Amino acid sequence: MRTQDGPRKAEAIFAATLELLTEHGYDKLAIEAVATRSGVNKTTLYRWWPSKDALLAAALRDSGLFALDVPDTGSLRGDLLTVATQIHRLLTSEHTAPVVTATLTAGPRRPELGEVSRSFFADRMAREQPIFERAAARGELRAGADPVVVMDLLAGSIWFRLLLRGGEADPKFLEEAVDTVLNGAS
Amino acid sequence: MRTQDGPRKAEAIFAATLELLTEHGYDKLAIEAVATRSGVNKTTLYRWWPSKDALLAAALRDSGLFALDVPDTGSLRGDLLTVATQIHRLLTSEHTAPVVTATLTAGPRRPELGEVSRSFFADRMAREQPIFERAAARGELRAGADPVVVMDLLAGSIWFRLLLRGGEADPKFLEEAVDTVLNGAS
Amino acid sequence: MRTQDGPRKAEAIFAATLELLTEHGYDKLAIEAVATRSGVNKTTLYRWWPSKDALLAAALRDSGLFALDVPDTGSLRGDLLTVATQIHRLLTSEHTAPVVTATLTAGPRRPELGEVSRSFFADRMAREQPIFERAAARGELRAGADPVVVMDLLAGSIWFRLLLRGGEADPKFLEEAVDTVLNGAS
Amino acid sequence: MRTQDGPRKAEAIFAATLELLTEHGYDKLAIEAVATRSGVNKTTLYRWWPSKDALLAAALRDSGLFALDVPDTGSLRGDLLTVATQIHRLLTSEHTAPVVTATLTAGPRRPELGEVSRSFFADRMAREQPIFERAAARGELRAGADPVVVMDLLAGSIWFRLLLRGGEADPKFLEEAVDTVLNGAS
DNA sequence: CACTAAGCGAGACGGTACGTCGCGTCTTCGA
DNA sequence: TCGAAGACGCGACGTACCGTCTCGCTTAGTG
Repeated sequence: MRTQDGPRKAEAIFAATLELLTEHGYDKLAIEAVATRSGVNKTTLYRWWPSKDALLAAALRDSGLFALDVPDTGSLRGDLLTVATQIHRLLTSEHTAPVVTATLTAGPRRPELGEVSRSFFADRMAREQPIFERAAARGELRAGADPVVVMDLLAGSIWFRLLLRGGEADPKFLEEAVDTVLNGAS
Repeated sequence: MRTQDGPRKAEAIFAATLELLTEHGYDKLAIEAVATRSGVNKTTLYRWWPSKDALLAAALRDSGLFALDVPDTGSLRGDLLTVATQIHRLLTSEHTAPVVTATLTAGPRRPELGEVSRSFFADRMAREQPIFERAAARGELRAGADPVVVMDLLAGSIWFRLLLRGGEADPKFLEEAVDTVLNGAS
Repeated sequence: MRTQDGPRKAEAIFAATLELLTEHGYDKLAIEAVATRSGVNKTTLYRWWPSKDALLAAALRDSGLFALDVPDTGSLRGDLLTVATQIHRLLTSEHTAPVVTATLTAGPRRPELGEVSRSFFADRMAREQPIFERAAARGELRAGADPVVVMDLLAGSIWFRLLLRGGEADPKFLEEAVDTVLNGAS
Repeated sequence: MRTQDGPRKAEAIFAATLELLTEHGYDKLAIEAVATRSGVNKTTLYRWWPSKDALLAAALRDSGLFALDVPDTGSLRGDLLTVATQIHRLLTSEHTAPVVTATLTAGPRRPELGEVSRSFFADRMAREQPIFERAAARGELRAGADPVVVMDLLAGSIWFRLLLRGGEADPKFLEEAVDTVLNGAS
């Protein structure tokens, strides 16, 4: 007989997982509650995922929350501004923020989530390469400028400001960050 | 009798708190364990701190872990490199990393820790102002460049790279980040 | 502070334990159910008794179910008949039978219950000694007859017939058993 | 196609059942474990036996564990001593004791096992009749003495002493029990 | 010798109870 | 008068078996 690749109600489970994460935050995300809400028995969850994190990682991978539009506005500045805005939205929209922040700040103590995070950013970086290739072709980028460093600076500053400094990241900030990076990398 | 401003064994409690945080991570930091290790009754902890986070915040404030040397190397580049290196060390040294990352990424779900984080970075920024004042005086900084943005970019890129991207931040990276920011801000 | 010698609601717990044992039998006696019925939390039960058997043993010791009237009818035959009838009642009355049989046949696999059983029968034997002393004084007992053997034969035959052979033990049987033993031991 | 009278691997299943009963005792005898050990799927077990007890009863009937040699030593005393010794061995040999005691003390809560027990003892009694017929012919038995009562006394005393009183049943005890019964019944 | 139905293996599932951990509260006593 | 000590209710943990279901593959015994 064919082995399934997941429980029958996987969709309901993932949905319940992300809803509960959004509502109550990471450490009040209880497997029992996921089971109840998704109409599945607790044992089924443990049959498929060894831990809360593994379940959450699966739910995230399945969710499409991390989908990404890579812009092509015709200028590096335009592209970076767009990306910066996307990041900002991801971190502040009430739909995505709780999930995203809870997940991605999970850090080295949670291998499964760390892996989600890493692969998300690796994928993202790969898909953003064209931005920099086009910029290089247009002469908007200093030779030797490392696109990864550029993205680290840009994305990092937004994360940092929002989550660590506890501040806001208004459009003016985004613009100034982009311009500073751009200026330094061109 | 005089009302104390904390339990008699506050030091032992703080020490136990930070040790356990370091050893087992934030969410296995159990109040019961703190009580046991510090030789205090659980009741006492609840008397003084309403929650794990409040206790942890107090322990952190007391710890001096977030002490900061503000450099003065004579050049903005030197100062920023020093600061970048300090940040890097804080995030990677086995003594500080667990505490720092666990605490500061706590985010909006944990008001007490968020407050610790915010006040830490606000204080830090205040103490770093002189770097930028001296730099401005030396003409190393473009007029209108916002020191906070500069620090967001620099610090953010290191956090981002280490914690989210799951990568390393070798000296070469630090240098390139500093140079890009510097270049963009001068 | 003084340490208690049992949980506050010990009485309710013991009552619930024996009721549930009576209703559902030994292996459907669930600790969770005892907790629910006695209005106590499951953890409280585990705090005081390490296992179902330990709890049950405590409930039994507390219950007085094993109380024993030692008869003195003036003749050995009368005394033995009375004892036989008591045993029979213990094993067939709807109030005592479930508890008694479930408990006492527990055997060597359940140390706690075995201990209850052993101490019950040891105590019983001790209290029955006078029957035999009086009988000896009256010359109703052959010299060298071992009272324990007499009781083993008498009690054992009743247990055996009721529980193992699955039969009944009507008054006639009791009489015949008593007479045979008596005859053999005089 | 012919309907089978049991699963193809019935032997392996019975063996596994009795082994596990011996090793872990009645209530840790898990159907899942039987299935695993006998290399059969759990479904198959449920297909053939509605319950653990039914399976165990079948295994016991199949096992020949309850085989019985009816002695003929030439005297009632000799025959009864032999039977007593057999019973004692059945209850104490490490091969038979766990199975026998677990099964036969099961009591009224377990109809299937009770039935095994009842039919075992009925069969046994039937096969022991000749002992008493020969004894009667030899004049060793008082007229009106009920062989069943004799066996209840004898067998019961051994069971009682070993399982309930938690004592031993040394040869001297067996002899005294036999003699008392014999004396009382002749 | 192929057909065909009973028998079986495999896997997933809902469900009950287990025994444990840590939480946060309360009461009572002792220093 | 503070705080230590202990008991407690509570929620969730992760696990073990239970008994059931569905779905194809095996495997005989017959036609």
